[in-house]
Amino acid sequence: MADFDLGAAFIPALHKPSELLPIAKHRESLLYLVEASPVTIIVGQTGSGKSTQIPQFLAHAGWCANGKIIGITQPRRVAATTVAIRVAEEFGCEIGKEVGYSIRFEDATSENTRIKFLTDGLLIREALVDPLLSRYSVIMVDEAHERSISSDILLGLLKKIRKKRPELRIIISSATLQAEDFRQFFADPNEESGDKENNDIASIVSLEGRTHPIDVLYLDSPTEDYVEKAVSTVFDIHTNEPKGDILVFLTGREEIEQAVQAVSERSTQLLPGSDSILPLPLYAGLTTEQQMYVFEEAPENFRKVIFATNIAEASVTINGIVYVVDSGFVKLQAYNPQTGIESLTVTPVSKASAAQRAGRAGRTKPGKCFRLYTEEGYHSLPDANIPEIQRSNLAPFILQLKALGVDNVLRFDFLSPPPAELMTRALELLYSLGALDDYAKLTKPLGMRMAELAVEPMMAKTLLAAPSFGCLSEILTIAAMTSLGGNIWIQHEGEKKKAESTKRKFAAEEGDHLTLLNVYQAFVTKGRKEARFCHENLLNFKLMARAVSVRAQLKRYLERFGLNVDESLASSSTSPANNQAQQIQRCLTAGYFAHAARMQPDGTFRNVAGTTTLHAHPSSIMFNRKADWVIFHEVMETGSKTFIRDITRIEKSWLLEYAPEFYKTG
DNA sequence: GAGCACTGC
Repeated sequence: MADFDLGAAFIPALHKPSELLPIAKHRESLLYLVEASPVTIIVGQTGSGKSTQIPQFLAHAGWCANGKIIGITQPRRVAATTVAIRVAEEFGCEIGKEVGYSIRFEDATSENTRIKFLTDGLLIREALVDPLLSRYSVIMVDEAHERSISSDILLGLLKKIRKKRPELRIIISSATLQAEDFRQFFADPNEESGDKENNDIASIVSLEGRTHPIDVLYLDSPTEDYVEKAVSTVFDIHTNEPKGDILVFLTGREEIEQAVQAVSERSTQLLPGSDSILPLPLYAGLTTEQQMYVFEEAPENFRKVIFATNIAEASVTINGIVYVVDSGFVKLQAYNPQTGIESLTVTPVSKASAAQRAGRAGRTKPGKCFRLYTEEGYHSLPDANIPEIQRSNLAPFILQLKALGVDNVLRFDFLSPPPAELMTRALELLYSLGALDDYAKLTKPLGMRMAELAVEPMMAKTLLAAPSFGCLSEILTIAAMTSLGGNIWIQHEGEKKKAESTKRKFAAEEGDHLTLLNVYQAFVTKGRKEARFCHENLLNFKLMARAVSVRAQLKRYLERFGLNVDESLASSSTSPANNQAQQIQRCLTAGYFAHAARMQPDGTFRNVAGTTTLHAHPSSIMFNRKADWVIFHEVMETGSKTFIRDITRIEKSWLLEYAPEFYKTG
């Protein structure tokens, strides 16, 4: 590398990844291993073909005899569908025939389906109906190294199921060298007394990938400002390195917009006649249309530079990347069991993440990865991230385990046991909602139904309480809208005023929940569920369409429980009468009493215990309005402030009315 | 005055 004008320069890594080979030659040995050992752990890089080839090997080797199915779980919906479509092509069938997939809202399987791709969360759901997963002869848990809560819980369940179904074959696929942890988990010598047979339960096999070599370079001294360093590194690559697009990993929207702007401004200083730079942002908050630009080829004489969050680490693959710039940081979610507050903080990446990021450079030809930290810094990184199950609110998962018949969740065999406080907090919340009884047993029908509903426990409770408040149809809509996990409003540069006035059209005096109800009602009536309505009202069409699906699914559940959903009121009016609004507010209190707060004279909120200062999130209707007592959907700490989102006014007396146990004094 | 990424028959 030539001159570096900002102090720190890059030096080559001491170790280089080795050259890699394809999977086909391992076919026989793989089949032998699966036949011989109940659990097979496959270590293979991206491009090794494990997800697409292994299911086909197994199908051709007779693992689908007697109507049995090979199931392959993926942590993400897109992966489940795209891999299934690829395998169907190679297998020579239409998707949904012998090869199919199943994800929430979309079932592309049939009686003939023998190879089935599905999300790991969905397979856990299947266990509610078929506890031994008896339709499957083989279950392959793909991307297990990502350690999502669902795949961790699934592995615990599979370990249990295996004891009752010794013929079941389990394959765990992992891209990094965490294989030994998985092997030990299944071998567990304490489990079955004495016999040394346990060592033969799980075998490890390593596959070579078909990725190209990647040169890894480190800074010779640490940088104070990785955003600035990322920008200068981009220009350095641009002026010194051959053609090829650049992928830069930063932590969030703010940094990304800052970097994109800095590149645009500085690229005017490039020598006349030389190639220019096309900077593009990529993060989950962008609409699908805005995200599509990163997949398009750059115009002639332009080098494409993508500034991305972690979305580009595993979820999104962009072709043509030759250079990766890794800031070394990521925003990670954590959960404080003492306060029940989630936080989102910038954290150093793990070695596993750093390897995954670097690997994004070598997909089409040999590449280079510029790490914005020293080689010493790299060695001080943790091997892997803390598993999600050890830093999340566990209430929804405890509920699921209970429904699956795991009564003693404290003794459930977790791959990584969550801290005791997380378990206690979850159990306490479920008890206060009435999902668990005094003996921590799932209540019937309330707790069982809450477990079956695909929304978080507090909203599940709200839904099941709604018939007694006469507002089930409205709460259904509110449940769907609040569980979307994203902002329904689209942000446009310099259109703040327009955005505010558009939002005001739907605003409800009572707060955000009724505002969301108004938005949905307008979308399905006046807007006829069309994209045009969303465009005119600065709404995210993808999310609104999703709300329609979620609502329909929740409605089907409730009808199965024998609860009648009367839609007559909902469709006749976009602004419910006062009395109806109050019923909705009361009903929300019955589910969200644990999320209550009171506004202080200075406009901030305090929780009931008086221990935490909360701020209305700027996206809330209550951001600059006066209120007294409120309940909120969500609380999250970012930077130095703790924000509450989706806020609705309530009366203090309702808290005592609907949660006397929780709020009893002395 | 602002949130990483996923997900549930």
